[in-house]
Amino acid sequence: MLIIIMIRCIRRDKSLNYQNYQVNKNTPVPLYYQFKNIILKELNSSQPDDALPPEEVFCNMFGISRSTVRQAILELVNEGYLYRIKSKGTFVARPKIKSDLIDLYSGYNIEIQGLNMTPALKVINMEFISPDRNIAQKLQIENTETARVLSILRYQYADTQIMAHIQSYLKSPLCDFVTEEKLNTCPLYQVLGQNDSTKIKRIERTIETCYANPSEVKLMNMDKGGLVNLCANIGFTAKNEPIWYEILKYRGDKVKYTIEINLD
Amino acid sequence: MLIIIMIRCIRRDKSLNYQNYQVNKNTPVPLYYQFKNIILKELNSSQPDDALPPEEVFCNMFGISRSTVRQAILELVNEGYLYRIKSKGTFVARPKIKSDLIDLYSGYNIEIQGLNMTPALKVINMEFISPDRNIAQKLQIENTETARVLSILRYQYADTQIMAHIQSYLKSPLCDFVTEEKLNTCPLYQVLGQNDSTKIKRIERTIETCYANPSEVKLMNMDKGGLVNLCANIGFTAKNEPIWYEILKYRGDKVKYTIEINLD
DNA sequence: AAGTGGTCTAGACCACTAC
DNA sequence: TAGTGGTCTAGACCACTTC
Repeated sequence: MLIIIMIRCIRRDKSLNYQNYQVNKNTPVPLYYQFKNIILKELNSSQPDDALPPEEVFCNMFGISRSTVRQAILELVNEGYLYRIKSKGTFVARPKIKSDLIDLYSGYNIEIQGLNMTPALKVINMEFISPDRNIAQKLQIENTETARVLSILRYQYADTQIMAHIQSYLKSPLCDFVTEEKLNTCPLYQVLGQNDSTKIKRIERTIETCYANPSEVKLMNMDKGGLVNLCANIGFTAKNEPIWYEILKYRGDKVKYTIEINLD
Repeated sequence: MLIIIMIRCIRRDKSLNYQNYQVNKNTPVPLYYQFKNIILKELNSSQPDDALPPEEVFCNMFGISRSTVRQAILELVNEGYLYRIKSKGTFVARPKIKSDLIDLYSGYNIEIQGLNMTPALKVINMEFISPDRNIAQKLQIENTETARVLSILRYQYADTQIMAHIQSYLKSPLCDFVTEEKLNTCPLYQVLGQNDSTKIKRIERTIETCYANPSEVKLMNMDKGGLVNLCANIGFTAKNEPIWYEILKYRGDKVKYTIEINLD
């Protein structure tokens, strides 16, 4: 008596789902980019380790070439959405853990304890200054005498309490377009991202722990001898040119933060 | 009287340098990879913002196709060695600042103050345990009752002084091949990198500052009420599966560390 | 008008995996 | 043996920059 049950037939063929989409060859939007977004949408209804259709199937399905398919898929692999095993296939990666308050670019990606507090960032002072030796070294400025940097002091609040003290230095005249008005509407990294030549591509960050000094204790309304986490960021452009140096001091007792590190 | 000096002729044509190299089409080493290494070598004798020869010149020079040239160059752009401007060309980026003691993978990438001390990492204890709720959550373990994790306690020394206290948890049985012997010869990330399925692709890191508790004060021989930096790492594979959870406590008074963050 | 990088096609051969 | 991703070729058209 034949009782083999065709379990494989019950499994949904994932490749069918993609037939609800198509690419438009008459827009300026690149084909690989359209196709990439199609995969991203479909990932929402996928499970980790689900197999994607092989490259050739995608080629036929959308009428695009294998290179175009590969460009989209390889970018998604780089971004952690998919993984590939040679001779086996392309598979869905587990979703990333996302922390709510992470903001890798901004330099003030702190997680404020207690969910009911409203974070706010306020510009306290902005002025052009001559860089001291430390700033000049960090920003790789050679002509210290004539060079100027834009100095920005900001406070990070949670409700009315000051949680952090942020001192930034931006290379001038490259970053002169940064104004207080712009900083009040969007984060510094976004303002810098408005120009290709000032877009931040990489950050080097140093972290140290120290005791707060008396003025910081007073400013942040902390207990005497309170902890301060000192975080120094240097932001680099695509040219690997440092244009942004930032020193962040935040209350060690109330603040922690999360970083995502991608390895190659 | 004609006194225009042809300054442009004095500039060395960089493309000539590349003619000292060639690729070998009869090795199993991919052409794009050979070509990439040729560029990397040539970068040593280049200045930031120097222009590279255009893609087509490379094609003719090495007898390889444009896609192969592009694959090499685009990887170098991703790695921060080059930058490209559309319609203008490919240029040398400024060299990255490299800190000596950075070790992104290892989780104990600390910079020990005072250069004359010898760092050492020692395994104190290794055993299989049942994960508690926190560990299970971090490693996305569902079946808490039957699951096991490999618990590893290590101390980081500078000379004879303990600088950090490192507690790691590895998913079992995937990571059972990690032995004390292997940990004594190379860093944990390298041991995990020996298998494709346990290779770490991404790390999520949380940093907090706190006071040392009495046993830590004693262990690390610190002043009472000493600062401890608490650093929690979760390591993910290409599948985005968390397999490595590590809690690092290090002396806030003696240790700082540096992180490199790449943005997309 | 010439040069450059961005996108895209239609093929090809290979090594490795699974059956 | 068939299927898969990895590598590679030889073209093509485009938008944008520079002259």
